[in-house]
Amino acid sequence: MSTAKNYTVKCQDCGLNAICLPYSLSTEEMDIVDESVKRAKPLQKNQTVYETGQPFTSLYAVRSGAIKTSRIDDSGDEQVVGFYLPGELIGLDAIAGAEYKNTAKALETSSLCEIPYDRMTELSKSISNLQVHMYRLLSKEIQEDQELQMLLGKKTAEERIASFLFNLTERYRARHLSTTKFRLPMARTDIANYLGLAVETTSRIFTRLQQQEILKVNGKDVEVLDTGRLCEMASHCET
Amino acid sequence: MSTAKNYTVKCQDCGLNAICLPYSLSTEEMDIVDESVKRAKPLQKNQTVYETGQPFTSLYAVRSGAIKTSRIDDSGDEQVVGFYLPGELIGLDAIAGAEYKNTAKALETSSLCEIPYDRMTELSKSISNLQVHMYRLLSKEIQEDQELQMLLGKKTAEERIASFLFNLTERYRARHLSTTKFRLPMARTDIANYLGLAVETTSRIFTRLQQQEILKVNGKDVEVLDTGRLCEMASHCET
DNA sequence: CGATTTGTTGATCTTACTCAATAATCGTGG
DNA sequence: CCACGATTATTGAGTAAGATCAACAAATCG
Repeated sequence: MSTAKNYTVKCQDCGLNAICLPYSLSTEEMDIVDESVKRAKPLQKNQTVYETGQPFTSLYAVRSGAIKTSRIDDSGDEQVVGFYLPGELIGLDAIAGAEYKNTAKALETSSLCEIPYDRMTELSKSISNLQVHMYRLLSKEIQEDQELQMLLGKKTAEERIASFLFNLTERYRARHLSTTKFRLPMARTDIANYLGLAVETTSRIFTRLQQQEILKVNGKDVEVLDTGRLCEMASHCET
Repeated sequence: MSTAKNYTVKCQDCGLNAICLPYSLSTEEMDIVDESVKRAKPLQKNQTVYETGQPFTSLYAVRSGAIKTSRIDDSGDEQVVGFYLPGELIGLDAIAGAEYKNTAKALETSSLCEIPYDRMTELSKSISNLQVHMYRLLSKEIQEDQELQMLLGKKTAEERIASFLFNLTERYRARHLSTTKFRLPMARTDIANYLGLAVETTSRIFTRLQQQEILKVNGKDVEVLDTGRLCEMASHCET
């Protein structure tokens, strides 16, 4: 009713997994959460959402575009720790401390919902579903990190790329987007970095997958020709 | 006052980081939590706390001993995802689903506090500090997983072992235990698996670190002779 | 105390990295 | 819109780090 409402963003817009995971919140509860979600802020490619060392204030739900999070270690090189698509929440790793540990950067023009953390904890005191929901989101992030640990610890370069692509198709599926034709929002360098590979290796494997007629690659445009074999190659189909 | 009290375990016993992280809970609040924590259950070496696929019911705080958590993938091989010492909480990754995704196994005779998850969420509705505390614990786990991602993605075998050992010394320090002389609770196989290395490589690096007079190794007994160089070798001193 | 698992060491092989050169794409300004 | 330089991607050749295979030693356990 207040004009404030005009400046808030419907939680539903944030997509599937972020604030409004199915089952967790009622419509009324969602409305209350919505009121606390700040207006989406549009970001240009390469702009940062937050940077390592900045004081932690908010979580962010990706509404459109794509975000990468990465750490810079003492020796100065980057480790990409995650890619986030619409409906996913970033900043969860910062809750434990007073500062963001990662840097979050837009891979393309993106818009986000800002969720002030103190408001979020305040709300979750009264909306117990929100609390349970937050636990789930945090836990899910842990699960996904452990999947990645498995990938980095055990899998070959080929399996890593296959897993990565297969995981993407699954996430696109959840968003009712094409699982066979899509555009990678990130550079080869980022993919390589994320998967613990050299760029050259990543590139070679893309061409190999193309020769095997599993993929059709044209720069960042990818077409999956044989999802079955891609999944096999990833060596385990879940995720 | 009730005899039930006799069967509960003082939360404080669970150590530093688990349920009673400093700052978070008042003494009275801790007492309430204590009442919900089930009697510690002692486990022999190789006994499991929970296994992949079992219905998720409880979190567990390690009181004594050491626990390893691991995943088995489709191809049947294991990936160790974590080692847990007294004061640390396991099962956080299972919250998002109905089943435990990992298997948790005792590396030596260990005792645990069982914390029923439904009781925990119940309590955290009334004790808002507990809620905030849980968010922190979950977030911390994410942070640690990301550290490991960095290690697996970028570091050499030597750096991995050094990081692993240095991280252990820090955890022992937090427990007011010796940071220079300790016994590794886990087998070489587990270390190798956790760090994404072959056992042979792990073994070779232990002997190399010994030749460089950074360590003194005798089976599972380790003495750190030069913490400075170990830390340098780990390439970044935090964690 | 022997049997079985766990750890160490050596020799060889393989995967993926590094270095280098070329090609394609992107972004910017004329 | 095209031309320019600057990133970003691909491909090839040589190398190195760590895996694998194999044999042996040490610790653990019944």
